[in-house]
Amino acid sequence: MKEITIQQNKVLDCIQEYINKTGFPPTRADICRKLGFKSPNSAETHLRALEKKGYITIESGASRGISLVNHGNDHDNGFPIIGLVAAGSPTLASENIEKTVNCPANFFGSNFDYFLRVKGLSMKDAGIMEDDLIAVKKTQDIKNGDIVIARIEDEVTVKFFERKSPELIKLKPANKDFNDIEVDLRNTEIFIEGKSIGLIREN
Amino acid sequence: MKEITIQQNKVLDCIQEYINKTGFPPTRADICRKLGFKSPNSAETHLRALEKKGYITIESGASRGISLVNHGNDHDNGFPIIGLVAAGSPTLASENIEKTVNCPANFFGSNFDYFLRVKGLSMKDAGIMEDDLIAVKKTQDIKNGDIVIARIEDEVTVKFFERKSPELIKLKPANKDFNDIEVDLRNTEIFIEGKSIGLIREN
DNA sequence: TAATATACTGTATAAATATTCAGTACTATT
DNA sequence: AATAGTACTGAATATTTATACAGTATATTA
Repeated sequence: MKEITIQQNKVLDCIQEYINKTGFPPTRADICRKLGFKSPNSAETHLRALEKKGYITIESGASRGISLVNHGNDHDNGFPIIGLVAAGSPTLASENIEKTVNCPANFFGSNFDYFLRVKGLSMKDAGIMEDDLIAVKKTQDIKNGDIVIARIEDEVTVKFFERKSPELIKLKPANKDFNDIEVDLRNTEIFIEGKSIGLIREN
Repeated sequence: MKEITIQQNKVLDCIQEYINKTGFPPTRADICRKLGFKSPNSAETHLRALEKKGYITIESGASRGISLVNHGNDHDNGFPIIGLVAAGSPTLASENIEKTVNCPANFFGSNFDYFLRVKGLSMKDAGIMEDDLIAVKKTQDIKNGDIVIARIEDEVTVKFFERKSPELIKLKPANKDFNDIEVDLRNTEIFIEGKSIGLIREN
């Protein structure tokens, strides 16, 4: 994330405060009033700087068209949502964080670490649909039948887990249009990111 | 709380949706565009009605000066979970409340009223499984294709909604093992409790 | 029967607002 | 020495926006 100056930070705080108090963003003039500027252009230039650095977005032409960009901040403020992409690993790097969800840590009975946005329908018969959010608990404590988030050579998938033998793992989809994945640990690397302990769907 | 008309409710939802999407409230013209009104005064009068009834506040003179009034939710202790039983209505009577879930009121983008514990698999192809929790918004503003919670003669079900004609409503399951339910309003009573706007699953 | 609330269209306009242009001044980087 | 970013004032302007006014129509209430 790009550096922000003291003045720019004051403007950012001012916007946040204004929204908290009124329910809608300030105008340039409002910011001037709050921070003591005498020209609306003072606010304008700071806003443009904040936009360029990715802290806000400004809708052109619209009055009060400022909106704060959600930077996946703290764990206290909510849990990060991570997009499930075909290639690449789901990490907690801020680039991959869509936004955050505010909910209690023990929302699903057991603690969890992040949400994963599901792509594809390979688990549809288990009631996991496209764009659902899976609550993922980072753990290696997996039992047969658990729904796991597995990474096989940079490919991340959500599947049922089944250990066939010490060297053989089977990942089973819940959709007859998809095939089982058999992983022989002697010639293929697999990493279990964790398991699903819950699900959220936003209609 | 004062009664609200269907149209006024649409305007309220429209505002909520707009704020969720953009981060700032809509103008009169924005509301007209979303709801198909041709005069800004249509939006204006609805806004004034909503203000009078205490659902929003309007800052005079300010553009986009609409803010949603925090509807003194008694949901401070969380949202109730109501069991979906074959016979009997899902009411907010405390006898029927399993427990409560703590989560933000706008967790699913739009406000909702309670959770419903699903029984049966009649909506399994829509990703709704047994024991899932459906977030229910009490509303009569139903569109074809919405997932509704309907009560037909003391029987409560969750189904897709489809209006075939002014007198004929079809409730469609998402499971080929179940049959469509056709309701002729001339000889059968039906009450729409509300619609599903989200889902939670605890594994 | 009159009054009131709802639910709109259509037009007009004053006020609110974003946004550009022209300056001044300081600082850090190339 | 030149360029770019920061941090402002001050003024001008085109556009956005709220809001009032004039209608039409229906339903509900007193």
